[in-house]
Amino acid sequence: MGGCPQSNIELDNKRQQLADRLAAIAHPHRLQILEELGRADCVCCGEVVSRLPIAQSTVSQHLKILAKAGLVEVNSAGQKSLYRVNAIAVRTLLEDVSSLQACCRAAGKIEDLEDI
Amino acid sequence: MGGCPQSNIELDNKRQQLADRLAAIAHPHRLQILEELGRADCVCCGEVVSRLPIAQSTVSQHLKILAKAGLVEVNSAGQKSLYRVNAIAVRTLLEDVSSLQACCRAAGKIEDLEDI
DNA sequence: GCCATTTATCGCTTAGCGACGATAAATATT
DNA sequence: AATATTTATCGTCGCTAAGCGATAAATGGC
Repeated sequence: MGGCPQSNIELDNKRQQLADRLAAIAHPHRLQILEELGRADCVCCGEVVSRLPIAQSTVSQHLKILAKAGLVEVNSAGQKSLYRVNAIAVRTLLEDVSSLQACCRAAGKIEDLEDI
Repeated sequence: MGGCPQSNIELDNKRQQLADRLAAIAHPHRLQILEELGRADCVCCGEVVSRLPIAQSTVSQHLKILAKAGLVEVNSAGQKSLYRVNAIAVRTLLEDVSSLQACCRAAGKIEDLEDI
């Protein structure tokens, strides 16, 4: 899956998408939020707020950013909003990042690292 | 290596560092630059400029950002500066990202993805 | 219906990114 | 020595991110 030959526009779009998802996790507080979400199954906004040193509005925005990137899913349950990690999206992101150096080149450099 | 128990400050620092490295690659042009560098062994700045649709000064800044993050190494050779991917740093980054959901929780969720 | 709780949104300020052109700095070339 | 080439840096502009407090919106409980 995910063969190499694509048009330049498609490649640009893929890079843009990947960059967007990377930007979503390129923030210490959002990384911490992902950790907190990963620790439990479902976490509501307030619980995250109680564990981070930032305001509730800020946490809500971070959660929105993560959700927009697809890395987190929301389910409203009564007053609360329950957030959970989208493990598939996270895995896909990891695969896309790791294929950065795998696609379109002889992947010899990486194997050389085994003996370090 | 890389055991879990750490102080909060250390964890904050680790998250900040990871966020910095992620921010370095969270840009479509920098992703493309990494691809171009990965395609060859050593690439000079001008070669990158000829392959990207942005100005030379901008490329130079992007390369500087990647170098500052440690993902790229520089060697000045005459007038030129030769850039190459730091494969070790890239691999470390991948490991750090993937340990996001592995550390400090029962890693059951991910394995469940096998059958999708 | 009224109040409390929880979350999302709005308005604002501050800081930093991304892009460019112009120019400095370093090295080749003739 | 003078010129060309290559890269790095500077200054500037526009824009978006990140944070906050205040407030709206939605739901639960009394």
